[in-house]
Amino acid sequence: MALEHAILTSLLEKPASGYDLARRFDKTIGFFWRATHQQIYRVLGRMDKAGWIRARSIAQKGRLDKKVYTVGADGRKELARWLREPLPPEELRSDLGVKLRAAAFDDPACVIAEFAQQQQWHAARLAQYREFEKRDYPPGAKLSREATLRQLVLKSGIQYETGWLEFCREAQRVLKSLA
Amino acid sequence: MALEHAILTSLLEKPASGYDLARRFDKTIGFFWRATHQQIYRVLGRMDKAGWIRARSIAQKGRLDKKVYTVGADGRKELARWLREPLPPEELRSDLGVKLRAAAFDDPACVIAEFAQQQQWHAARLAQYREFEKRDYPPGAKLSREATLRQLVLKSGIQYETGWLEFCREAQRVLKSLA
DNA sequence: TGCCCCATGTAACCGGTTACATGATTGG
DNA sequence: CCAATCATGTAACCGGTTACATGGGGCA
Repeated sequence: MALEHAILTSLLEKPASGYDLARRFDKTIGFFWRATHQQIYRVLGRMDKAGWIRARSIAQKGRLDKKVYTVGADGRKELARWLREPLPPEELRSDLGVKLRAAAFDDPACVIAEFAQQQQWHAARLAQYREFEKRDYPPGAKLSREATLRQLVLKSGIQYETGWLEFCREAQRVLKSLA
Repeated sequence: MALEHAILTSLLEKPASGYDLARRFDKTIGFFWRATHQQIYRVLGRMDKAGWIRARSIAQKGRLDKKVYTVGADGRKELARWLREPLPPEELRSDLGVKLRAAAFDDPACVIAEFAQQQQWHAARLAQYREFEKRDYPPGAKLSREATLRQLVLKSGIQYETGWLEFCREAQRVLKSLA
């Protein structure tokens, strides 16, 4: 399971509260690993109990206390262990593939709209990624190790979205030719 | 949830028993949607109770009876409904992305082997897909509607694997440059 | 007054994974 | 004789999703 390790990584990048993490999972990290705040609080509690992370309560005027978590030695050890443990291959799982095969027993045209919608989503996400790339990794700049790796992950996102985009176009072309 | 609909589609392609379906999910359909036999039996039971499918017990000498399922009118209706219902976007979820960001706080070289392994897996799968394409969809042949759509799905698989393959190479290049 | 943001959780449910269980036939 | 294949399931667990719950501060 990678959520633990995604959180550990995020906390290494910068200590944070559950709430902070939830917002991060709606942004940067969330582009390749999603998590709700409920999930995050649960896992934080588990990791705290296991001694992987430590919480410092930070009093705030008016607001509830903020529990800011930091990664401890055991957490780093666990992350190192996980990094060296091989993962199973990342396999495709696609509702759209099922829909295409199902469409053969119905009117194929009825899924065209779906692919148009998906295309829009992926195009929007891709545009966003390209923005990030332009903003954070300008050509010619010398990047830190951390930044280089973050850029690499962003590239995988760009590739993913580009692939989907192309496929959505191809699918619509084929579906229209069948109508 | 698409498992129900994947099974309905598979049963429309050809009526089958739970065991048959499990084998199909290890092959063709399984390349874009995985399911274990336990899952399949559970869902078959549920769909039978809901009246989407009907079972005919087929006696076999020596063996346990085979329950062959066929899609009924309600099943077709459900599939049609689902086909027209828009899906949420297919979002990236990648353990490898987490590993890359985590690697910044460890020795980046320690994940190189992982990407080499993933590359091998994806290369093998891609080769298999290309075999299928050559075997089932020879250039110039006139394809049925069903075959055309199956080919389209296969193409998405090819694109997926190609994308991963490229990314694995790129990742290894970058990781080596950081060492 | 009402809504969004900050900040933290609990609880129920559900799908997917893993382990366990049974029992006959076929082939090396 | 043993292993693989055919054929069907049950049960426990676990991660992810959705709904519910609380409560103050800032702003229109």
